[in-house]
Amino acid sequence: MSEPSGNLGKSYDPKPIEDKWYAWWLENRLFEGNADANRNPFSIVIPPPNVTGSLHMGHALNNTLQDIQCRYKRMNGYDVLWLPGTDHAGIATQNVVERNLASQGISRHELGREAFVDKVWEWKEQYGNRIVNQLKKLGASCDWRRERFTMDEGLSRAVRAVFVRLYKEGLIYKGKYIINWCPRCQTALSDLEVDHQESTGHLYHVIYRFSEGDGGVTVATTRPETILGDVAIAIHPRDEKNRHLVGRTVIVPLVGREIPIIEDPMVDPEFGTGCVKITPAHDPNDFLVGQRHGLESIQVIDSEGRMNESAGKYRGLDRFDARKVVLEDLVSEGNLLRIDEHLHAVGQCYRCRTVVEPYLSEQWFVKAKPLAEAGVEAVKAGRIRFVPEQWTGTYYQWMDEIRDWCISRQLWWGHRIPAWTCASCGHVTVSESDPDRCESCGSSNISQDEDVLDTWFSSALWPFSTLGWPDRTPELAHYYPTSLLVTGFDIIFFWVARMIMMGLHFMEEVPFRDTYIHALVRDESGQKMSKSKGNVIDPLDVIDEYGADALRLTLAALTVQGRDILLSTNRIETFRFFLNKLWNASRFALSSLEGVTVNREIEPSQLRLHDRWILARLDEVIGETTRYLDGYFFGEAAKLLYDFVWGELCDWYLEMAKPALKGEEGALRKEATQGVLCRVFESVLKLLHPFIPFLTEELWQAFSFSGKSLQEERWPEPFGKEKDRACIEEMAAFQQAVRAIRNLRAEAHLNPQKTAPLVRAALREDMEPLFRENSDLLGLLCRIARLEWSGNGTTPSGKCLSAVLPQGSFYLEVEGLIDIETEIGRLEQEMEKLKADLKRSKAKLENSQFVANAPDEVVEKEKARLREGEARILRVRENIRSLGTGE
RNA sequence: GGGCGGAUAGCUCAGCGGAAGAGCACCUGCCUUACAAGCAGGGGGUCACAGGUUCGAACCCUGUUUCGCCCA
Repeated sequence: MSEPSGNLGKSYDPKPIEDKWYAWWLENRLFEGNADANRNPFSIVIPPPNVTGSLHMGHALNNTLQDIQCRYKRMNGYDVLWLPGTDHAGIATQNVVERNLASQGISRHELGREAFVDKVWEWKEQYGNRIVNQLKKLGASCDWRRERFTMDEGLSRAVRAVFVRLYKEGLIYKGKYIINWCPRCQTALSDLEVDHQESTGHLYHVIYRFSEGDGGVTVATTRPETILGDVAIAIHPRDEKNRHLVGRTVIVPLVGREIPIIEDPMVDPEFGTGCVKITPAHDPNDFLVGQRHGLESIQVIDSEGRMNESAGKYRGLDRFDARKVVLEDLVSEGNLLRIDEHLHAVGQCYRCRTVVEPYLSEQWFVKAKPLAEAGVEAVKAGRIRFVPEQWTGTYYQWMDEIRDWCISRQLWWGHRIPAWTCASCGHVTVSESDPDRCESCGSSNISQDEDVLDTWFSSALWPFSTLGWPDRTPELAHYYPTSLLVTGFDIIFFWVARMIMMGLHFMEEVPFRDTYIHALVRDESGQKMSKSKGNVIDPLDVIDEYGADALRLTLAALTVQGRDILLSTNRIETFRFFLNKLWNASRFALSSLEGVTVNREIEPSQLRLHDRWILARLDEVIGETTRYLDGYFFGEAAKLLYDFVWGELCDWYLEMAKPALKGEEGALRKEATQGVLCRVFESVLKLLHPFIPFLTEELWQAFSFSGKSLQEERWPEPFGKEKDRACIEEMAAFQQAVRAIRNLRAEAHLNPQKTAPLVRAALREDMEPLFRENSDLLGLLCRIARLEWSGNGTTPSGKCLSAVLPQGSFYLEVEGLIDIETEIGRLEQEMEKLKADLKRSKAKLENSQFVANAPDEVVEKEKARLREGEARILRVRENIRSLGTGE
């Protein structure tokens, strides 16, 4: 035990605190997980931010919540590993470096693949640490020794191992299919990487004339430029009004090609005329129809979104320009019948917003269905739990309708696909190590696939690849499955579902137990934050201005399960003020402990009501905070602590403890109060530490509660042997009286500093001891010079303001004249309210159904309410009478 | 078209079967030696609407309106 040594400055300033303690924690290696087989593991893998990224509010929230759980678990004795790292973010990073080069007038193609990839690595070395340093600013307690990168050597090995095994199992295949293609990024995208934006377009009605006979069929399309690639017209098999058309042929406008009318169940007979043009090379549904009917695929748009040689005279035109020209030509041919406005969803590249082109090309796919089934099973069996639960449904829905995952990307930055095609025999060799000859014919004339893998492919392995897989490391054995995943709902499909599938397949065990899905951080009007809207609140600016603790506490306090967070600087200020309050309360406590040894031993006989009360409340708060954190109720935990510290500890306890701390109640009382103070602050700092680690560490050290870091201390446990309910109720009665008397003072326009000479109390008999014992504190808190006691039911003579409470009546003597009319008015108003309440209670109790059916304690409560009400009405009536008669 | 979530004080949200709560904003009075980044007091709500269940509904059920989001 040592003396409090801290000299705290006049007001809280986060700046000198935060960097200091973070460096000290690192120095003392407090964040390191040691794969200690003797301790229970608690592990989290960080959702790896893009290596190009900069910390935004989403990251700040995500990592604050993870840090709270990690620090909480460390204090509960777990061997905690929070494993950090970054993601190579294929398209994003390649785009960034390409833009960089472009500003120097260089294109990546001029540079060549190898040199370009070198450039990206250079860029990563130079700037890739930015977000990591920003996480440190936030206070993230990651084990930085173990930081990983999705492209580092070990993870690349894992990627290859997974690819090869899935290929050998037939779960990875290559084929020519329609995929989503970004003409700007020049790569395939998975279905998830396409954003569908509703927009008003046009529906063009075009007539395709019969090759024999008069007339034709009318077809509605949103993409007339694809007419050039049409190979059939389709109707629904049960579409009676169009059935007669089947078997006839029509001529494709502008092209002159003769195509058949076929039937296929894909067609919606209710849409347009019920006749649909089929362009297998440029529409995913049409592609399937084409396959079913053995139709040719005529590609008319190239990889850059321009019309190709099969488009005849339109060749070379951009797809949108081609649309205009095609329409003009349709008009001049007389084949464009009508144009309707049409609301439809247009797919855009999630990276660059370019309209995605359904594009027929050879790509690699993961057969998702078998993997997804196991993933659904694991959640159904409760081996993985989503918090809040509602996300389970979202997960199932997607998994149930999962489609094969296109994993090849036509990029240079990423894991190159480990497949080599033989120029001699065409065999594809898929191998973990680079082969030098074809495994089928032995030819050395083999070349590696040009494509790289979707970044999410490597992210899907993150929970085990980062722990050393495919090697069997102690870390993998100890920390897998990880305990908790914290992430946003926007990547449930991209990442969470895929990690589950891969984890189950390769580790034969779920990758994590609990999945906490947090909200989106929006601006104060509920808008998504975006640079273009200019409504972004930069967490780094916030940290600079208010400190990381204020940011963390704000985000945690606003986190309520299942609801988005609306953030504003105003909100952050609220919590910043709280930190200042805590700072000052600690400063006061420290000044009251000066020169004393920190002593947690408390002599029970020396405790007064408020001491017992604050200890009892603390016990409850410890229990509740623990339950909240165990259930991931971050906001509830933060708000509880906020209210306890400010509303109970500061507003009541510290005020009531002042006389004792000044020595006015004698040496023993002073010592006991100091003991209570120590105990309360010690626990409060511990409880708050996961939320505001910097400030609590600073205060912990100032109190000299121990020589260690607060992070190494044990989480508090309730120390009361049994709950002291009685003192909590007594305190409530006392507080109610204090508030009522203060209210009378305000009513009388008494200056708050001015001491009122006299309050008379006429109390219910059982309440007298409580108020007599604490009359000094009643006087202190209400600023009254003298208290006089009279029997219950007596009304003092003379003009005074009265407060009638269940525990008795209080009369404030007011110097000079009071406004009798106003006071009578106030009392009459109160009387009305009391009467109305009484009526309601009476009605309830007269209802035999209520008395028969309601639980006993509810009925008892109602009876007590009735009794109290009646007594209070009598008192108020008496008070009105005495004012009126001037007795 | 399918699914999920929300509608409670001026604003942001707790509460989810026993008489409506917080923070911010607002009004009044105070520089009270921990804190004016503060203290004390106050006003303000047919808990979206309509039915139902119940002795009792903001809370449970059904429907309606409305605002978000996801999937197709």
